[in-house]
Formats: sequence, structure tokens, C-alpha cells
Amino acid sequence: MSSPSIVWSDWQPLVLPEPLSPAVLTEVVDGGQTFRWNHSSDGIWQGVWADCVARLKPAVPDGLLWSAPPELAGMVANELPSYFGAGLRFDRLVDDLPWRSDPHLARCLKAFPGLRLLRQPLEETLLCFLCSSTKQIVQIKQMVELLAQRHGREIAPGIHRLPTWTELAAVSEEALRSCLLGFRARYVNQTAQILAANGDWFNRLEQLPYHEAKERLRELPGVGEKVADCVLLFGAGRLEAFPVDVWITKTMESRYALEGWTPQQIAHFGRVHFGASAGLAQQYLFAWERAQGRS
DNA sequence: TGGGAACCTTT
DNA sequence: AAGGTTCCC
Repeated sequence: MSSPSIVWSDWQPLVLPEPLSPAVLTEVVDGGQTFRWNHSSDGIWQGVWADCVARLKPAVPDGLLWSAPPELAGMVANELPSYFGAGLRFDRLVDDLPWRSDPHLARCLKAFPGLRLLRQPLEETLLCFLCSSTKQIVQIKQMVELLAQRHGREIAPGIHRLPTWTELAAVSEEALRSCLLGFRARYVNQTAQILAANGDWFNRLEQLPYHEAKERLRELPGVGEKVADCVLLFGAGRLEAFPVDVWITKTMESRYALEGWTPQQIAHFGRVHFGASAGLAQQYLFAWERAQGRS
């Protein structure tokens, strides 16, 4: 993953409003929100988003240091805090969740202190989650890495950003299939045709309130309820979005007695029960449920 | 409106 | 054998 020809800047602090332990950092960058961060060595993570490449290293006690190729360091210094949602006080948002009356939520919050939602570039968030259906994190990472290497611009030696939608519109469905997308290749291809023909599409999307933005996203081939909510939550800062996947379905059925509910009903319950930051609650429930599966 | 099919890798 | 879903009949 790391290229020997890359020079890295000196480590500098990333200032966040709340501490982030190494374990919770792992959950943030490799727990299903994003798919382009890889463990390089000794707890160092290397990631790519938009035109940025960075390394991240936990620092005692719960701080974070970053490094980037010198020619990108200015941009990364600017973009990294917003990517990590440094402008949001997640501790306050968490405190507003109904943990006082919801013991399961309280347990999840305690298990992953400082868990954050990333604020990712909207356009590539859509691409990643279009690739995500019935795939696990490792497989999604594999697909988007191939898309980047073969169709995205090189931003540092050996490191490529994800292709833009304009670039994707020129890639054949066949070439997308060879990036292991399978039936998702058609979704990406058709979506790219629509987006490339509407230069203003993402700007207009960001102006819309949550429900209308979700409807607009769902007009795109391959975007259903779950993918639309992931795109809005991780790429547009809509914290009320409550993506319901198999893990959340499992959690809500067993911990909230919602057996037999449809995913749509579960999503509605989630937004009502957890409130304005339902998506943040979702991330905690999701992390906790996955951790149960592993242990 | 519910269930099967859509790819292809990993388990 | 089934996977962190969508689409279509």
C-alpha cells in the first residue's frame, strides 16, 4: 500500500474536540464509513480522500498526529479537520441521544467513547456506497482501490484518487466489471451517465432538506433506502439519516423488539426514537453489534 | 408485495 | 454458501 518513493512531512497534531483512542480510530476509519484507509505499520493508518493522502498516528494519551506528502501538506492541513468533523461536538450530540432511558444505547456509547462520523466528499461517498451492496468491508475496499488505480488521477507516486463522475461516465460497464463490481457495474455506469449530464446535481442535492435529498438520490440506479441514507450520513452531514442494513436490522429486532418490521419501518423508528442525531446512534449500535460478532 | 436474481470473492 | 442491497416481476 505504501510506496517507497513517497516522502512524508513531519508529524503534526490533528486537533479534535474529543479524544480518540487507537481502538476507536480503527472503528472510525475502517468500520464501514469509509473504504480507503489501510493499516501500514505500528498503528499508523494511511488514507486517501478527494485529492488528499495522509497518514495518521495515535499519540499518547488519546491524541492524533498526521503527516502527508509535503506538496499536499497544505491542502491536507486544511481538509483533514473537516474530514474528521472537527467542527462538530460529538460529545454534545451524544449527550442529546436518549441514553438515559435506553440501556442498550448507553452500553454502546460506553464501548466506543469518542466515535465520530466522518464528513466525506459527497461524490465519492456515493460511488463507494453504490459498490457496497451485499459486500463486506474488505471486498468494498478491493473494488474502490481498483477503481482508483485504474480510473482515478494519480495524486502522489503510486496513489490515485477515486475517479470523478465525469471520468466514470467514460468507463465502459465491462471495464467496471473487471474492477470486481459485478452487477454493481451497471449501477455505476448508468448513474455516471446521469450525473455527467447534470453538472449541478450534487450542489442542488446539498440544498435539499433530508427527505427530498433522499428521494433525489433514490432516483439514481442502484441507490435504495440504505445506500441513500449512508450517502447522506457520511457524505452530506445529515445526522438524521438512519441507514438500516442487516446488522442494524439484527440489533433492532433483538434489542428493541422490532421482529417482523420492514427496514423502512425500522428506519422510521430509529429517527423517531434517537432523534436529530439518529445516524450517530446508528454508528454506535452498528459498531457494537459487529464487535459482538467478532468476539 | 415478497422473494428471487444480479456478480464474484472469501469463508 | 452466502455476503453491510437493489430491482423487477
